[in-house]
Amino acid sequence: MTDASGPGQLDYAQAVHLLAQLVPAGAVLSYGDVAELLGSGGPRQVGKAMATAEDGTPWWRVLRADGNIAEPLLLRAREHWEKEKLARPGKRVDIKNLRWNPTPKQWEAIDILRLSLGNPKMSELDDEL
DNA sequence: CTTTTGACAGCGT
DNA sequence: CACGCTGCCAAAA
Repeated sequence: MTDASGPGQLDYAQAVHLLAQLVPAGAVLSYGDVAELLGSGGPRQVGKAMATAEDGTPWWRVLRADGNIAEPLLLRAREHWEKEKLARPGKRVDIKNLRWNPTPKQWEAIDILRLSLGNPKMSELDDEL
């Protein structure tokens, strides 16, 4: 694919996957956080996107705001959580303390993602005016 | 066009 | 701390 240096028009789902891949081991984000970082959509949209994540995407680092995750995934997620010291066996993730805190450098990357996503369409703005 | 459905969030009980 | 209800957003039926 001709992805490359230039922010082509990025699909929402792709943006979500890419952002998820930026999250370092030992840190987590909630679905709502992802939506906010991307500046578009909502938690449910993110969830939908994550459902189509391919291998290589650390889906266990994106969870619900309460520090848990949808039941079908819980078992597998817990193994990763233990391995990354995100939660003690059988417990949920303390998202309050383990929430990803991006460095300025990482914020840059996030910004790029947001920009390549929301190709400024004035239509909405127009609507409000 | 209305209704249903999701890997959700927040608040009240 | 566990449950249940309501609110949200976009896509699919």
